[in-house]
Parts: sequence; structure tokens; C-alpha cells
Amino acid sequence: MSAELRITLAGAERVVAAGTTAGQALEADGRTVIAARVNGEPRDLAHPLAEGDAVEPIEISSDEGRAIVRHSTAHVMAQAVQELFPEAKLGIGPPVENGFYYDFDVAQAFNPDDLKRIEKRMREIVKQGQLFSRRPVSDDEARAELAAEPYKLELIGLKGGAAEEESVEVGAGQLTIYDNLDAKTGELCWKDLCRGPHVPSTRSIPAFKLMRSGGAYWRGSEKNPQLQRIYGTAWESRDKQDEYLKLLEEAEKRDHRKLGAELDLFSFPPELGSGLPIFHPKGGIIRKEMEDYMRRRQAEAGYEFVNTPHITKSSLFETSGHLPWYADDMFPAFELEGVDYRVKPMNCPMHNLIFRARGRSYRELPLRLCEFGSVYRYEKSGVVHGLTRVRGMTQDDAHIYTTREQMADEIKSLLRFVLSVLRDFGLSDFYLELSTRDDSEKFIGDPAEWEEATEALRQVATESGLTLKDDPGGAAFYGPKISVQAKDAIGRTWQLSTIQLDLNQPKRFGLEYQAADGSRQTPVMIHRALFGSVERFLGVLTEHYAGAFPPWLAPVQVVGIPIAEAHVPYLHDVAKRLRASGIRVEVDAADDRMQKKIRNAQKAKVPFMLLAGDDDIANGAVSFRYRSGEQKNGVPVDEAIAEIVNAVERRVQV
RNA sequence: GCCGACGUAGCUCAAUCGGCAGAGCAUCUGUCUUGUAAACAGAAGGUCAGGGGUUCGAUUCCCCUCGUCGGCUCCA
Repeated sequence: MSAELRITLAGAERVVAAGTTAGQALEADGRTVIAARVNGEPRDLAHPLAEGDAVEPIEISSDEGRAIVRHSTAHVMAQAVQELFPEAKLGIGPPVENGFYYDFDVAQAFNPDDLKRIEKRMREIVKQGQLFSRRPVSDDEARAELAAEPYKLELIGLKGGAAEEESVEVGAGQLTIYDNLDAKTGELCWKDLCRGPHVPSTRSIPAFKLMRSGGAYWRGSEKNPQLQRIYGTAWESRDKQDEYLKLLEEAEKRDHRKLGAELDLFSFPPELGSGLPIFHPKGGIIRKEMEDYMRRRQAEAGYEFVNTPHITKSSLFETSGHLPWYADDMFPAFELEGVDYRVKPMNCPMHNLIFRARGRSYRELPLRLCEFGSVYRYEKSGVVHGLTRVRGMTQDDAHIYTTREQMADEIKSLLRFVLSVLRDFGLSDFYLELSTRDDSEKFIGDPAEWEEATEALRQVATESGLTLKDDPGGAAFYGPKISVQAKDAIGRTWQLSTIQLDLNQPKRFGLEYQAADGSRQTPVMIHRALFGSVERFLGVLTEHYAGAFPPWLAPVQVVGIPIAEAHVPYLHDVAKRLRASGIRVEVDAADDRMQKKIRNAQKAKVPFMLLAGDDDIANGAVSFRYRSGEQKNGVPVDEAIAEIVNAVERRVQV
């Protein structure tokens, strides 16, 4: 055995003594470099190197490094929990985006006080600098050591078999246990089944915080027992963590449920029932602007406008396949004159009837039917959430019927159309998700046709140049879909538009057109919702703009604020001229002082305040105050009107 | 649907270890007439989410329902 090893260190050849660990080779301090990548595999710093190994550092501030810190923090949390709650059984504890969690089986759910105690104990453990020490074990040894951990035993049982999906507990190869050792005495403090890697010492965890707890089903299935999950966050520095916590605060300020009430846009009266919003006049204006704009764009893009009722005989949904496949998401039937009726959860079956209302020619295709259709879905009580998850909503729904030959081109132009409209609403950062079927029972139709439809979508998505993520099993029951995910102003992503291909419903409805050669053909059907739902889109826009809508969408575009009561008539005059230009303007003639009126308008996030006092009137001018607090005094009224109209017409943010 | 927390005036929040329910803002009425984020005064506003139970007495303790919030599962 040679006393030396040749390795590749960060790309350069090096010779090191036999027995050198990855950490020694990297001269890692366990602070900035917390793990290593050996031959492409993430490893502990204590990993001993072999001849020919290629070693690279994993820095704590990289995505991979953070995940390791978070995973290690999850271990520290589990240790603290088991010290404080000895009866707690371990579930799983992986790193996730921005943090980590660990699931526990405990008799009693954790309360906020428990979290404080756990966090306090964690800080002590971190301070002690316990060492993470890896130890390979055989399956039988693992079973013996973890005899008191039923969930871990289950994971060991899954290993190699069904556990194709790699978890953080059991990898593909040999099982390993990580021991947490006292830094001074080497005494065993805690251990967990885990494939690692981990930071070398609990001291390598610079910043963490427990966030919240909640129930979570074991292995993600509602058929399994429910465990208690604790979420935490961990970062490479206190500063980074504070930055993240600040982002959460910012998100809270933007919460559309809160802004919706503050800005008097909409509400959810308990009298109506959960998930059923009502839109107040100011919210109504935003909706109207959204809808008007969509109508205009659709008219330009060759859509035809249709209307369909909210309820229908149940049999229609037998034909469409909704009742066999989607009934759990529908409101229950009600009987009328001996016939069952249903409230519609989707508009497509009705649009199919419009297609079928008379004979169709290939010359009419693509036929684009669109409607702001009210649909109602039975969302389970625990999932209803503001405007983003409601039980009654309006879809800007379109169904496009094409020939198979036209399909690809139509999808392509459709995607372009969708992105162009979203951009006009101020969203610019997108990626696509391709939702496909899997082997489960919830999908109807011929897998070969699914394959064809999926490929058509994939090709268009790929050609768009946008990032494409796969979402296996996420399709609708009748066909695959592309969904457009948009990032908002603070980097959160929202699912908005969907484009779904449907080879099933046309058949189920017996839809036909006559082709050029006289034969009868079945059209392809494309479902498209651009906003997703008007409600959700309005909610997303509210959060994106933090309630400060661009002038074209702002419920009140201009507020006139007189310096003194005597200036009110002058502002009414200016307002009249603004109204004549289609601007939504109010004059605040209330008994408040000017400063108070400014404060009110500011809180209402009105884009333009127009002030007028003696000086302005003398010059036929007004003075602007913008949302930023910036002001522009003595602007001639004509110019002021032009500036406002221009901002509205160009749909810019101010 | 499941686990947990919560529900007091239009809003934000106090208080009552079981004994007359309180503030600020908003609203209304007056006074004041003001140059870029809150003038002053007064009035009005509550079946303490709803229902049931325990108790001499329940906003307070217990149960149920509804709703909200945070998770899980599911989704536009």
C-alpha cells in the first residue's frame, strides 16, 4: 500500500499522504467549506480519499451547501425533540427550499411554547459543537439499532425495493447512521439513520430558526397516520437569515387578503360560505379593466364570444367524463322535475355543445370559443385560501377546436398570445411546466394519444426558449397541459395560464367537422385559461403590485386635493376634464385638512394626487404628488391631463 | 377532508383567574379653513362568531356548528 495518493483537487493534480480526508485536502475550516464533492458525489469532510479521487469543495453559501446545513439542522432539531419528548418517534427530516423540516409521531401536537423550548435546546447543542460522525451499517444492524423507531424501520424495508426515489434517509447503496458525538468526550449524544453528508460539527450551523408546526401525513398519503411536522430555516449567516425573514415580512405585507380588505376591493362574507368572494366597487373596477382588456385582445386574436349557463343536467357531465372522473370536486346534484342537475365545474362541455350545434367545416377551424365562465368547485374546507383557492370563480376560458395538422401551430401562437397578455399586466419572468399523466387511474383515454398530445406540447414549450419543468402525474384527467408559471415582484412563482390538449372530449361528444376531402374528422380540442381564474389573477396582481396597481388598473387613478375649501370648484373643473378623457378621478372635498387627505390617498395607493391652491389656480395649473412622495408643482392643467392619460394608455407603472 | 391555533365595535387590538365590556382609527355632528402622510371637541357604535351544556350568574369553563389562520393532502 502506497503512502501517497494522487488526487485531483479543484481541477489540479495533487499528491497527498495516504489517509488524507477530503476536508484535509481542501484545507476546509468547516465554516466556509462544509462538505466535499468527491468524484461528483457529495461527501463529509471526514471522508477518506482514495487514489485518483477528484475533490471539490462545497461551500456553505452554495445551494448544495445550504441544503447540507439545513439537513444537519434538521438532525439537531430531532435530537432536541427527542431529548425533550423522549416518546417522540422519528419520521423523515429533509432540507427543503429555504429551510428544512422533521416529522415526529407524538401523542400531542407541538405548541408555540414547545417550539421555543426545542429551539433553546437546539442552540445549546449547536454551541456544544457536537460532531457528525458517519458509520456504515448493515440492514440488520440498522434494524437492531433503530428497533424503537418504527418509521425508520419502514424506510429500511423500502430500501432497494419501492424506494427508487432517493430519500435523505436511505440511499441506493449501503445504509449509514450518523452519530452525534460530544466534541470533548466522544460520547454518543444521538443518532439517526441518514445517508448524509453533514456539516462536520453542529458549530458549523451559523443561523437557524424554527418557523411553525403542523400536521403532515406519513409518506405524504392521507391514508397513513398523521405526524407532527416542525419547519425551520437555516442559513450560512445571520445576515442571510435576516434577509430571508425580511422577505417573509414583505410577503405578509403584500398578502392580497389583507390588502383586499384595506383597499376595499373584495371580501368573503361568512353569510355566503367559505371560498365565495364578493367584489366591492373598487375591486369591480379592476376586474372590469382586466376583462375589458382580455376581450379586446381576444377579439383581435380571432376569438368568438359565447355564453353558457351555470347549471346543467348531470347527464352532460356523464358525457364529458366529469362525473366518473371529477365528481369529488363538484358540488352535489340537486333534483328538479325528476332530473338531476349540477353546477358546472368547467365550461368545456357546454362549449362542445356549441361546436356540435351545427355541422362544422374544416374552413371554420381553428374555431376559438371564449367566455368569462362562472364555475363552482367543491374545494375541501382546509384548502380554501383567499382569492387563490376559491369555490366560486370566473375563468377566462377558451376552447379552441383545430385539425390535427393545425394543432402544433395553434399551440405555438397560443403560447405567444398568452405571454404577450401576461406581459401587459406587468409580469415578465416566466417558466413553463409540462404536466403529464402517470400510470394512475385518474386519467382517461388512450395512452398513445396522450403521448402524441404530450409531445406536441413539449415541442412548443421547448421552442419557446423558456425553462421547462416536468410535472409527471399533474395533468387534468382528459389531457396533458402546459402551465405558465410567473414570478412576481418579490420572486414568488404563481401558476397562471394553462394550455391543455384534449383528445378525449371531442370523441365523447362525437364532435366532427367535414374535411376538404369530404370525410368526417374529429377535431382536437385545446383548453386555455389565461388568467387561470379572474379571481386568482387579481389576487396575484394585488400581491405583485403590493396593492399599488399601475394607473390603468388602479380603481381610483387621480384624487384632487384642495389646499383649502375655496379650491374645490377649480379641482371639480379639472376632474370634469379628466373624466372626459376616461380617467377615474375623485375630488376630496371632505372636511379634513389637506395633509390628512394626502395621507388617505397615499394609503389608498392612488397613483396621482393633484393638488391645487391659490398659486396653481393663478397659473391654470395643478401640482402632482406621486405615490413615491415626489412632487411636481405648477403643471399646466393640459399637460397634467396628458401625462395621466398617457400613463394609463401605455399601461405603465408609475 | 385531516392535525393544530384562533374568533371581543366597520378595522387594529385591550380587559374580565366566572360578577356593569375598553382604546385608537374609521363613521356621524359641530368648531377650525389650512401648500405635500393624521386639526380639535362631542356623539353613536357590541346578543363578546352561532347553538347547546355546567353554574345563583358564562364573553370567560365544557361540547357541537360555522368561519379564519398555519400545515398535510388536493388544485385554477
